[in-house]
Amino acid sequence: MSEEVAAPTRRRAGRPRGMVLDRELIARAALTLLAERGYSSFTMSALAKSLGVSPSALYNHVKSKQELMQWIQEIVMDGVDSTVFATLPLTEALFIWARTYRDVFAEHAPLIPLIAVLPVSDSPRTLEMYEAVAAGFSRAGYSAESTVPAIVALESFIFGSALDATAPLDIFDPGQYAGRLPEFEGALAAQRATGLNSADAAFLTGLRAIISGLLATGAADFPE
Amino acid sequence: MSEEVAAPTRRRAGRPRGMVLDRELIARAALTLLAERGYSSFTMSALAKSLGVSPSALYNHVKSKQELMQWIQEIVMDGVDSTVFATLPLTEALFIWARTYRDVFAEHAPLIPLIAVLPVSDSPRTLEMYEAVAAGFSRAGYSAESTVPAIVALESFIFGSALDATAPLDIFDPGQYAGRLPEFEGALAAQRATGLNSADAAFLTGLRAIISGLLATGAADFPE
DNA sequence: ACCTGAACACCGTTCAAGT
DNA sequence: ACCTGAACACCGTTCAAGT
Repeated sequence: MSEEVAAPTRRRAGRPRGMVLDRELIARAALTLLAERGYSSFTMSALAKSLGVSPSALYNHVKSKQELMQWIQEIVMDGVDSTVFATLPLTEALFIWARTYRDVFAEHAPLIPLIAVLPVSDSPRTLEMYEAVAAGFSRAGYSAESTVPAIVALESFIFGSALDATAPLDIFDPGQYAGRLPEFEGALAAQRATGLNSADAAFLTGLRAIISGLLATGAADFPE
Repeated sequence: MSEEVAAPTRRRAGRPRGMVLDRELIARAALTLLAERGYSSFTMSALAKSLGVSPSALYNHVKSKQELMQWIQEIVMDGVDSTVFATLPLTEALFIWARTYRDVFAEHAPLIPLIAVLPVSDSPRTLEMYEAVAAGFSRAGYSAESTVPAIVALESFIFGSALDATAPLDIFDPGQYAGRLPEFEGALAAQRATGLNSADAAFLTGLRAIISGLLATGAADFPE
């Protein structure tokens, strides 16, 4: 419930004595605000208010809202565990990496269309992650020319699954069309009977499938 | 180059003699405008202008821009080929279906975050598609309780891949970090040497992997 | 019922004025 | 250099007035 962070008395125009804002402070306030109120109400104005500052002040530190979103993406990326490739067999490492990746971006779904198109050179942490994943594939003897396609395919699945994780639980309710879709409704009932969350079941099923499919076709051998 | 569709003379306020707009006309104009100018300049104002009408006139026919986007989604969905499940073996049908699905939404990437969250009962064509795909799985003897997770997993991969297909070609250029990422840059060079488009290679690699992985684990038997 | 035109409540962003 | 406050150029949407 942090409406304002500081500034009990109103600041006059003109350069303040000490620096009021910096990149670290802005990014931190943005993440707090996002956690509390979500992306739909995340505006430059709301962010400025939470910092006790006028909206235009932000533009002394960040070029645009788009750039601010890139700062956030970079921080969020830190939640993805890519240390596992150094210690675990490739299959297990991919599972853990993919799960953290999907979970982290399910909380930040609006960043996904951005990332998918953002040059990786704008995001050092993304590059570090790629290096770790590529090393994992390499160590498992995976074909070098298939490594990038495999990583991109996994990421596509992860981003799509993160979007799917934000869907309402009753998204598949056929509503007024109930009774007219025998095959689909049968499958739906069978899935529901398992008691598993649909999005989670889909993610785990798909992740197992894509990982085993990738490793079955592209790996030279599996010393692990 | 169709700035205005009709209305050579300016219309006065008040109800016109014949109906000027309807759902069909609005949706068609929206698609034309999107094809010509893309989503970034797709505003209610621009759409109204292309119809020779004032922006507020649109609200007599559509509740919100969001609803209009749903009309468009419904039309775009028509480009997905789900007839193949009635005639081809499941594996081949899934390949064709997935490719048309991804291609169609690569052209309409901004719809993806919308669809991922839209109740299927709002989209009859999506439901018909699910029925066709579910029938394909069923006919191949696929486990009923695994069918919905399999479809959702495939869709997640398809949506992610459609987003990826909109990325710039040089998205993986390490820029100033060149030389510091030996494994990743090696993999990148190997992939580049194949001469294949990176997004397409990833999609085909991933699609093969996920389909074979799904059918290997969930199918009772394969009569095909 | 269905149009126009003015108005509303926002956005992100720019910029002169102030220290 | 770095703030405020006013202003700009948009958004989507509402609504009274008109036929």
